[in-house]
Amino acid sequence: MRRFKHPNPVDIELTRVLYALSDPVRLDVVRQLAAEGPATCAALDGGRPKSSMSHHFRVLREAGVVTTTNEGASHMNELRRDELDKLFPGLLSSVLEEKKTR
Amino acid sequence: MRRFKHPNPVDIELTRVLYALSDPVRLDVVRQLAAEGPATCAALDGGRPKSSMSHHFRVLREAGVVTTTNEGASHMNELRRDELDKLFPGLLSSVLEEKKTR
DNA sequence: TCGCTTATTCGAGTATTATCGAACTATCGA
DNA sequence: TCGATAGTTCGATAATACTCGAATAAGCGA
Repeated sequence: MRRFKHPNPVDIELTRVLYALSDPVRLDVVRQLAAEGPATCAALDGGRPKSSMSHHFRVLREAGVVTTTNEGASHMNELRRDELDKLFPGLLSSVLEEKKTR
Repeated sequence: MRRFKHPNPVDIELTRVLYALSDPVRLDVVRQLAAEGPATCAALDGGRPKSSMSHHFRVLREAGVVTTTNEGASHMNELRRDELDKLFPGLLSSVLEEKKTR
């Protein structure tokens, strides 16, 4: 049983969260998690190599954006929405609600 | 008279804005601009070398976060608040209003 | 226990970034 | 026109990140 390091809410830094969200691949992942709820890594890879995705999940995890838990052989990823909303009100929703019509 | 490249609103990308804001130095600059209005580079350098600050202003400029205009020998920097608020409602305010009490 | 599936870790290659001194450009005032 | 001042650009260095294949680990079912 693997254990992952997740920062406590007090230790979540805004700049780190912003950095984690500043990558298109990761932003996509976050949006999918927000829209469709928790998901495995495989469900979110968009055809990219597992090792690349694993890297991105780690960045998201260590920034405090998602939590990863074991679900058998799979790992479930979940957006830390409530905690982030409490720490940085409005941030997530503004990032998620970007208009597609540009 | 120097001219700077500033992206048009349509060309401002969220990931790029998030990246620009993900650096502590730049986030500081943005907060000061938000709190105290337009300012010169020198007024915002916090003792750091000019060349370093110039780099950060360029990142902010090219991401579409600030505009730089000539004011004699000085350059005035201004937060593109209205445009950013229109493009990404709530983003700036959530980033600026971080609680200091952690 | 063997094999299949899922995902992480490792290592290498490439690229991007931050930082800072030094040189350069532009503006203003005397 | 000669400084003095304000920033930018250049060049070098060091650090960090992204990408991906290969190896590794962990869980599940037969």
